Amino acid sequence: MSEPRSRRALADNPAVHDQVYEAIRQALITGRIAPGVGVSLRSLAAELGVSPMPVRDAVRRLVAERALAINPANKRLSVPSLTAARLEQLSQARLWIEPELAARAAPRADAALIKLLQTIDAEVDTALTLGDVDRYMTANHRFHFAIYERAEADVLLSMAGGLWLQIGPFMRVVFGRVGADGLVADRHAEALGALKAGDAEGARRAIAADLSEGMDKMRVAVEAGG
Amino acid sequence: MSEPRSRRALADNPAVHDQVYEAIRQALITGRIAPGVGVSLRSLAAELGVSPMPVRDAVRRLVAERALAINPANKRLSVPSLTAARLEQLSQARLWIEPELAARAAPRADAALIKLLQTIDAEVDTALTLGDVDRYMTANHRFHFAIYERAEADVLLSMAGGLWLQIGPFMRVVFGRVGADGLVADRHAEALGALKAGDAEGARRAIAADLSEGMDKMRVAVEAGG
DNA sequence: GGCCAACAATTGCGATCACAATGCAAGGCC
DNA sequence: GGCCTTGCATTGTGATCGCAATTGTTGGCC
Repeated sequence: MSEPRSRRALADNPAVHDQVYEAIRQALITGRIAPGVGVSLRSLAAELGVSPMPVRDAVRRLVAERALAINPANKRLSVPSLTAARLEQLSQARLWIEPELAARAAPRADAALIKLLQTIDAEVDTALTLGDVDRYMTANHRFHFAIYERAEADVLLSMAGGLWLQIGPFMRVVFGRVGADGLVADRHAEALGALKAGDAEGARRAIAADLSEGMDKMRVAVEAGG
Repeated sequence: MSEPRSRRALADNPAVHDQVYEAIRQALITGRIAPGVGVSLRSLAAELGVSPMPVRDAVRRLVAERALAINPANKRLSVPSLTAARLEQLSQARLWIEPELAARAAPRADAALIKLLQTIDAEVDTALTLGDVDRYMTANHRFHFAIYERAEADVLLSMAGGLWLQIGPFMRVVFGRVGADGLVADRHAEALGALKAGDAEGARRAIAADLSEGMDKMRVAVEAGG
């Protein structure tokens, strides 16, 4: 990392702190970083092969998005612990924002989006049959946000992104307790049909049902001993 | 700022980047920073008398909260511009989250909170009669969040905080166009009554009405030429 | 006189260093 | 042997420096 790092155009070459952000973000979404454990700037920096500085920047963003928590006394940072109260609030927020995004996306859904979603959904199913947790979570995330991005509502979209970031660690708990089979029943097909028909309310209902079922499973998993 | 910083406990002495964050946050909430104008780290640092470093940290947080925007090409930062689409999304998000927080706070409202709210509301009225815009906005913010904090829902609370940060510049536009008289009709008394009675649904309705009237005014102001 | 190229100033990003505070563990004292 | 204290390693924070890229300006050329 003392490498001089040949300079490159800005657009196609994201800054280091953005790469670090994405790395930690992916680790959180897929639940690779367990809740409660403490992480340090320097350890993260060493692990990613960069200086502590861009890690500081990335961590600031993640703390602002509540994807990481910082102990006010120690100033030491960790992944927020999974409490029932947190999950309940995150569920409620998701259940409002994400169906709304799906409803807004419905009238804008074109053939290209449908085709993309079908591809992603096939990937989701593949990951499920293989029991590949990381792959499932990544594909599921892509499926939902491919829809949401079509809503052309950047404020709500970023809120949804923040919520997924916070819910990621919970999802890993679900898989840890009920196994990959526990999430087989999704409403992706239903959502796809509604989008294809341009049915906003149908898309809203489908996503709401999909979320609701997933969050219910998380709830019982957390109550079982989160 | 080469001052050595006399040793002090951490809790009662916030870090510099937190102070910077609060300073910029206040400037945004009260609308002292106009939308569209560009700011630089070094200029902010010089203005606040600190090094660019804590300003970077504060700006990262604000960008993550979408209170500041960063041009992907220049990487130069500015206050997000006021568009009708943005306002509409912010309105919808606020209209869901804030009444919910008020409803959750209602059963927890005690005499001390009521008294505090009465004091703040008097301050709001004073600011209104004086036509002191900054003072009104600060007091109004304190009124709402004194309620919301009682909901004991930290996830939703932080979401509400982020929304106020984004809506701040819009509020200044309202005052600029309709004058301080335009916001005289608030529903604070109604909300206070509902909280005193522990009436969750009443508090929800009062806050929803308060928000909705304010957002309507902003909408016409923005459409008039934001 | 107007346009373009080269120069200078500014800006964001990343690295490194310094420092105070905390956490941790080994060692001494009762 | 158990508890406290002392010492060292680690951590977050802030400052300063260097670099590359962009911006604003000035000078020269046609």
